[in-house]
Amino acid sequence: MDRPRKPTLDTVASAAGVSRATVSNAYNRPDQLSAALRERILETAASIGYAGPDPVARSLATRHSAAVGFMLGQPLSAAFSDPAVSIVLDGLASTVDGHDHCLVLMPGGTDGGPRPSTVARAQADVVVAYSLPDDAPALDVVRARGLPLVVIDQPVLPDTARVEVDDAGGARMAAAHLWELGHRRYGVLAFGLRAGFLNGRDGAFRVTRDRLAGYRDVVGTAPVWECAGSNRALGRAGARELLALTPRPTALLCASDELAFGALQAVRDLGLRVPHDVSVVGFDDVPEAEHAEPPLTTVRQPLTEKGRRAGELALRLLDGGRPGEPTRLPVSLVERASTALLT
Amino acid sequence: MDRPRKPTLDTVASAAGVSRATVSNAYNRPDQLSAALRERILETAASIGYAGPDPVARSLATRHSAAVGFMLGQPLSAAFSDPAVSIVLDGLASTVDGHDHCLVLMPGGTDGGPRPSTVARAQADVVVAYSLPDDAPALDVVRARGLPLVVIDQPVLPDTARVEVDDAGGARMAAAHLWELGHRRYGVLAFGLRAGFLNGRDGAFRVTRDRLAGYRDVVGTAPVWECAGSNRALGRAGARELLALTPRPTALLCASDELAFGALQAVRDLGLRVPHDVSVVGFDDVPEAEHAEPPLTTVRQPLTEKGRRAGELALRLLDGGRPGEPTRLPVSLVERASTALLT
DNA sequence: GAGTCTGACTGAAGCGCTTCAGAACATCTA
DNA sequence: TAGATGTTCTGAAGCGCTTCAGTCAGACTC
Repeated sequence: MDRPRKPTLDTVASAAGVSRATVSNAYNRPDQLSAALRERILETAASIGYAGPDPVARSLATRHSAAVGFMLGQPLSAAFSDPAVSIVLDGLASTVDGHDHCLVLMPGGTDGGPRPSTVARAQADVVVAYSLPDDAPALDVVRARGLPLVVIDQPVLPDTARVEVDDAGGARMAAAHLWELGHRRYGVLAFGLRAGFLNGRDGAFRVTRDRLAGYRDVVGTAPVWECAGSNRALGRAGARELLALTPRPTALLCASDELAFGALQAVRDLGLRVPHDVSVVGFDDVPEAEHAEPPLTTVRQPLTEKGRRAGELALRLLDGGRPGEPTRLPVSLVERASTALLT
Repeated sequence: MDRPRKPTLDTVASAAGVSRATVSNAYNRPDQLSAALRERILETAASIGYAGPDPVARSLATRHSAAVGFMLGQPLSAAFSDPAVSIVLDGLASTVDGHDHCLVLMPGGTDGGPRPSTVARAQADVVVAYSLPDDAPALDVVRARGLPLVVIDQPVLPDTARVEVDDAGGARMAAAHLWELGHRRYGVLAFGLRAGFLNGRDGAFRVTRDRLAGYRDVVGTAPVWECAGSNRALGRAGARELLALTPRPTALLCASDELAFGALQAVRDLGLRVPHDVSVVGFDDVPEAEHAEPPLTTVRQPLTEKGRRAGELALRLLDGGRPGEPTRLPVSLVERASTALLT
């Protein structure tokens, strides 16, 4: 079934008896030709089944593609299953939405970010990176390609727009809250690339490092379990490790709500109660936090706003704007029922 | 700051003293040149900051772009907030993931599907469409462009791969379950493009039509409220309308779990109890259904599998495969605590 | 009526890459 | 040693489009 070649600008041009440039103008610069001719060209195009200028060829000629790339430090599926990610993406999508731009998601390995080969082939003219490990090769490829870059929750990179929240400050709030409630024995649940106790070792994610630092500022040293990602199952397993320590922590500081949800489950698994036996604090304040059992005390960060700002920055860079100062969004502590006075 | 022009294949070729074709081969067909030369070329490229063949130019020359497009009948943000959508997308992403393909999301207006202009510019060489209205202009554009198409939950289209579930059958199960419990007065909550009672009018979505037909097969005619989308808030508002009818329905058939969650809330709003006063059945069996208050009786459909199959079909079409027979996935009724015998 | 504008359209040079049909040369084969 | 066979590399023709510098005819000015 080798169908006849698809029509191109040339086909239309000769069918309509005009030059190729004129057909191009009919689509892109209506003011460059008479309305009547334009009309005729469009009709001719329709009649021979021409669907308009090919986007790839157009991109090559104009050197931009009206697409915003998105890279994630976790497998792409996290974009849809982890609320903290999907809410950010939601904000990003709604910004990009109004401008005929597509959102190009680059699948990523589990080892921190999309494969370089994927990034090298992705057709986008600005890239938003969310929570990649600091040394993600994907970032190098983006910069090598000379694409403008917006990073969310990541360390400073020259010539790059940035959106972030006060992770350390938020973490301090969480820890201070527990401290005031009388807790002195803590367990910390962080997320990174591999599972295990974090003994002095540093996390791969800037976010994690900052939050840990914030916790430490208040509670001093405490055992830290690093999960190989941020979801309930991993949080549950990690919390078990922490709760198995002697003496058992009376409070769990979790670097994300997803981890905290897992921790709530782990506490229940042991036949203990939250907050009576163990207090749990999360980070993010995803919508579920309010409806958790019990409702989760957590650090709120404006997730939608984060995505939205990133989108705005991306659009600005697309128009040749400069990165400008980093955008820093506020955090706040939301006290709910998962924390209580140490009895 | 007009930086020096970015290096191209040509730049590398002359810097390395070889032909452009050879540089291209160094990247794409290592077997076409000696290892030593290839090595030298790659080094030269690195030294002058060449990041590899430009994806757009490559796509133009090869006429494919290794990208899978995705169109949604709702605003893009629904992809991240509606679990029934995100789970499907998750399945799709994980399939596409292994192949260096990107996922191109096309933002869509609220009026059913991406704008034609967006679709016309999107760079993808196969498109997956999920739950678009039957007459979505976006579909026409895809076909006009001659792109292979995979549809999920949509009516038959010639030359198109299709994934679907037995919506009517599932709806019949849901209705039969309530019927057996003794219910005779029903309210139906459907989703479509606008809000209001559906008097004879047909829904815009095939899925909705089939589910409604399934309900009717069992319960005969019943008042149907169409919500302008599928989320809790709309479900809550719609359920209020249905519960305001006299005589009040004793059972609510909801065309999605999200609507059902809203319905649960609406029942509570009236000071009534589920299932004591009103039974509620959903459709989808998203993970939250199990943890709803009370746990939701619903029709389970394999959402992840749906996305995965769509992904496989897309990849097959990409390789020039034929659409083949539609893939039909099974549904089943999951009985939980939101339905009870009529007292 | 010569000169100047203006609007409508076109020719041709790219955009950066792939790929195919060779060319050039070295290596086997009989 | 002539011919066959490989291997390695190149020239040139596209891929489908945009865009800039013109061309050309007609309208306007003085």
